[in-house]
Amino acid sequence: MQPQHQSKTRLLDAALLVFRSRGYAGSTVEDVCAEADLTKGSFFHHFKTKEELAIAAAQHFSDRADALFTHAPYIDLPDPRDRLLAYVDFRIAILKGELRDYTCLLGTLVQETYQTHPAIRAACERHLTTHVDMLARDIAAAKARYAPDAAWTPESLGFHIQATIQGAFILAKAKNGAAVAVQCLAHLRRYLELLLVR
Amino acid sequence: MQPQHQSKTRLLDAALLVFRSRGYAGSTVEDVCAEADLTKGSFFHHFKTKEELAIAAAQHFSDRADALFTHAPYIDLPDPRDRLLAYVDFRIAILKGELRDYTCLLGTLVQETYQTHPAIRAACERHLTTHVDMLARDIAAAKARYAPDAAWTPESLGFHIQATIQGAFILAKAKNGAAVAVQCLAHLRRYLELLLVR
DNA sequence: AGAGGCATACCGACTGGTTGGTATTGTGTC
DNA sequence: GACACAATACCAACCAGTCGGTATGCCTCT
Repeated sequence: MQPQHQSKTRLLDAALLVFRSRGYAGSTVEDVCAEADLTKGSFFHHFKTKEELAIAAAQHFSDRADALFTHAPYIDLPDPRDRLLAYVDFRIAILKGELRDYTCLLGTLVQETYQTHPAIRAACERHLTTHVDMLARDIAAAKARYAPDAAWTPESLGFHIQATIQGAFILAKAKNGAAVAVQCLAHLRRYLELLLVR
Repeated sequence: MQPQHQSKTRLLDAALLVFRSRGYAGSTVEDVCAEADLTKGSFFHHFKTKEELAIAAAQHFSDRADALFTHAPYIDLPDPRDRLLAYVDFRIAILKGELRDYTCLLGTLVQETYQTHPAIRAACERHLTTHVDMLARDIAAAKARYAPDAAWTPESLGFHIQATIQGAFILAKAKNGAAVAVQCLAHLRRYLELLLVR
């Protein structure tokens, strides 16, 4: 990536927070500008439309997540099963602070725009699938070792993990706290342990 | 509940569809009126504000869901474990037609309004929790019979089930089809089978 | 070095369409 | 005629996007 201007990055970071707090339609361009300490003039210099911002923000979020998970401490574990369980532990561990700091932009965006903004939907689908593909590699390796004959596919389990995480965020929003999400991911971890028996 | 006017019910039914298609902020009052074949004059006769509509729609949705699940065929099954598995099967079976016909209004609403509309958030939390409580009764009975010493609580498993369903809806929206949701719920069913061993 | 020219970045007032909500006026029913 | 319901017209606020303008840096030609 060529070094993009600091202001553009500030706008994207602001968009992550604002969209995750108020949703897409509920956020105004000026909300994002205020969060980034810039003006609308500057905003429309960098982005043609609000929709373009959302698509760029999805990419930005995905890049950040990639960096986070590919540099997480557990990637060095030799056993793919251990890596998978550590991934869930890691996802539990980062459920700290405000909801807008740890919830998923992609889930938030796609939920409310899947029907009205096909381009945003497609971007979210792409990034979510990329993340699941990453998971599915470890899952496939773990399955080969611990449950080679099981009926389920690695990809389907990857999506299941992703679904549980997304749903945990919704419940956390409903209950205004991460506790319920922690419980859900604990169940998810238990499922993985039961599927991949040592 | 006293017999409410037909037009009010039409508006509520319309709100279910419109909010699930376009979200809360993305829907206009006139969208709902058009779907219900009424005008704004009539709308504001029945509801003071758009927010009040959303809260009433959450109640309406919850009532419908209650009716659906308390009259589902499987409630007669004697074994609570069977009832629980049949519940998941039933949830899989109703993933037909358009997304706006089977996704959950509560998850959609709370996702984008938890920060900006506390009253809507609270309504969604209440109805979601009620549904989980209903599940938790069967879970508790099944746990007592098949896994009395397990570490998890019935309530936490109820929320986990709910989370997986909500997340499956998000993925279905991202992929524009129910297939991925079916796979997710199949994993959920497998987890329940593994937890409650006959 | 310095003048001139040009592109990028940024600002903030403005516009035109939209939208939640109101006021007013029917209309059917008891 | 009182009341509930519904339709139309309307208003004020809001918001995405525009536009004219300024500041700053960079390149080129002398």
